Amino acid sequence: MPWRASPGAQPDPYHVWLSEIMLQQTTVGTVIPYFVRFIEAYPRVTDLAAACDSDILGLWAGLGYYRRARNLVATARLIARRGRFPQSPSELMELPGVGPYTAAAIAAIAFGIPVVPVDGNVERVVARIYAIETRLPTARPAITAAASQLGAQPAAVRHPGDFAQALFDLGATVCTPRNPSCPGCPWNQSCSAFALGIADQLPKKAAKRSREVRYGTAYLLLDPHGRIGLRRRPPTGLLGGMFELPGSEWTPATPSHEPPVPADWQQAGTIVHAFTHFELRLTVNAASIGALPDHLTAAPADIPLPTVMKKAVRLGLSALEGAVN
DNA sequence: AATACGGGGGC
DNA sequence: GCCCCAGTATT
Repeated sequence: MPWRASPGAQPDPYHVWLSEIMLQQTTVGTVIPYFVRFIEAYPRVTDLAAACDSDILGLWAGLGYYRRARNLVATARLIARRGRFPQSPSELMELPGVGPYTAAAIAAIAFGIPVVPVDGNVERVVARIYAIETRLPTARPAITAAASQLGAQPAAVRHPGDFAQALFDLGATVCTPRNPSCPGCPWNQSCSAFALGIADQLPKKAAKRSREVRYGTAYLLLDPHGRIGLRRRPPTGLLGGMFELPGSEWTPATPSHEPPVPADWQQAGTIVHAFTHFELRLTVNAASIGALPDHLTAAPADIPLPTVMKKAVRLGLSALEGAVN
């Protein structure tokens, strides 16, 4: 992992912070290329602080949870002004986008402070070691207390960053959500859930509710230079601050709508995209036009976009190509 | 305590 | 198709 310090080397707090923000609810494999591109573009936190919001949003496009990118900019500028990173968990918690987990992770990994960051991996490992059968999220306080108890071992106190990352690695490779590799686990002799034969049933989670369906229509306008017409979403809320195709609201019932301009509109089809709390079925219409209207931003078709809009643009462009042939 | 907030990968 | 992920902020 490109953010992890070599054995014996001093961790870079900027790398640790950036990676931990990116890794919130996001898998290692997804994060790596984004992290590498960010460090290439902005080698130091002062470089990030000096960059413009739009460039940073563009580099973040596709990674999801876009509020993280806005908080990232604000924090980079704060750190650059102060000239140093906060180190204690309580100070770190004051940074936008840094909660209890990330504060503990940065404090332990970047600054060697003996705290245990409790993420999904650690939650699972600890729930199994102590056979905590209470359902989440009710079990969270008990799990946090048990994690701190583990972190109080002398070896963990001597190397808080290594201990935290070892817990992550154990959760990612051995103590997995399904089919955990208990026979080869270095902690199986200390694991109550293994002794009880219930490791794969823990932690218990609350039942999920079903995902609502919403419908919308989007319009792809293509000019003779191969540019498409986009607009900027509001800075907060879903896909906050990102570019999108113009179109209708997204609602549980098919919304009424008008094309942004009169044109020879063709139906390109419908894309389906799953968000966290609803599924979007977006019907895409496409048209070629001599000049894009002033109220839209003319952008190259490969401009960074959130994934749902990439899908829509691809479908719209393919319909226009098909019409030419 | 519940909900909003993306996207990708595993099975 | 469902579950999960190096969670946080808001209500």
